[in-house]
Amino acid sequence: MSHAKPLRADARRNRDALIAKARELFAGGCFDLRFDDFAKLAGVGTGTLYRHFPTREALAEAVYREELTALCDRARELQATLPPDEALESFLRGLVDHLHANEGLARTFATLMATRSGTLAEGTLAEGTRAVGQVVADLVAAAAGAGTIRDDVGAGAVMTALQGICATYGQPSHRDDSGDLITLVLAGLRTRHPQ
Amino acid sequence: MSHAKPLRADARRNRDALIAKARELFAGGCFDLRFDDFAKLAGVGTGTLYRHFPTREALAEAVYREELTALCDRARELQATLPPDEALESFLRGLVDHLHANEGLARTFATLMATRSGTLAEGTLAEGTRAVGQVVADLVAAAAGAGTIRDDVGAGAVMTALQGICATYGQPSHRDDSGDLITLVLAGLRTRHPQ
DNA sequence: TGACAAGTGGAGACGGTCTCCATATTTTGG
DNA sequence: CCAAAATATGGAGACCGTCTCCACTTGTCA
Repeated sequence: MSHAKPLRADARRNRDALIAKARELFAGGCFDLRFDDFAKLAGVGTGTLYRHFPTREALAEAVYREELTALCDRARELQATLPPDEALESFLRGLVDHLHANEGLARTFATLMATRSGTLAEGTLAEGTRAVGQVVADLVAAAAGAGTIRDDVGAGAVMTALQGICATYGQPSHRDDSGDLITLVLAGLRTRHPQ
Repeated sequence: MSHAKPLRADARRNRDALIAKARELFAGGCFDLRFDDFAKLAGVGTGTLYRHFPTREALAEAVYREELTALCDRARELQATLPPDEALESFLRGLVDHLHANEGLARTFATLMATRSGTLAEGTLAEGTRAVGQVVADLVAAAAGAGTIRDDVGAGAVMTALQGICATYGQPSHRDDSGDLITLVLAGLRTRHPQ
């Protein structure tokens, strides 16, 4: 599952330089930069950029991979220490806060989720996103198993809500809308099936 | 509010031809067509295309304007004939079905909602989308006023959910995920505020 | 019917994306 | 330690969509 090729020393250095510079730029709000310029600014050639990251999304994924992994680890901890429905609530609220505070992450998450859809093979591109999806699915399944939330809806519904939250990032009322949607989804989940 | 300029006869003809051809192409799944080709295929020059529709989104908006208006009219009818919360439910379920059956509409809706966010002035671009937003806000307000849904969350949360539904269009489980999310949102709305 | 306004079309400028390959660097194994 | 082989580099320039510009056509109005 891990990298099959050990990667040459200079190659690894260049790759790291690209990620570091991209992270810095994203943090500064530069998302719409010319793709080639990521190379220029990192001090490498465009060829090198494209070899390591075939697309803009691949670069963004690499930048946010660790962050997403950390988020997932946090979820596992919550799952081990709280009742399942509270773990889910805590995770979702934390995630939404995190996304709200980090435009780059929100954008990347939205793009990768949308990309993942197509018929594309998607090697490890959506890895980070998929990890979050898996964690959400586990939390939902655990809570459903414990009987604290309804079991007639899939975790996909929650991911769809997250997608909406990421995709509406720019909106003036984004923070409130996001919080409200999470509130509704959680309240809905704690509801018994009707009839 | 309506078109200030009467538009010359041939201009109107060209505009209509562009919309008609674009509608046809969208219906056939051609979304990623070169923008200039919409002109070629409609039998007009690129200049004409750009004069009438400065962007791809403007063209899409024009194509789906009527459809969105019809949707809104339906909502007004529902609002007049059903209890407010049922009107909201019926409208949302109908809308989601409609979106699911119409990729072009879903894509356009997603794009326009996302576009609307920015600091852009957005003349009448997001008109159709805004109309839907208004209708949802009215339905929510009516139901909240009637006391059949909670009144501590804004209509923006519902729009965020819709955005998620549109943005995840390609997903294999899209239909189920969308339906589930609407179920959750509605169930959540019918919940009392906690504490 | 003439003159002015309104609209047209498509060649080509522009700018981002991505490829290609002669050159440079690292690794390997003798 | 030194080839030779393997691996990686970088940046010039091809490619392709987007969009502008303006000489010309079409419609309108008196």
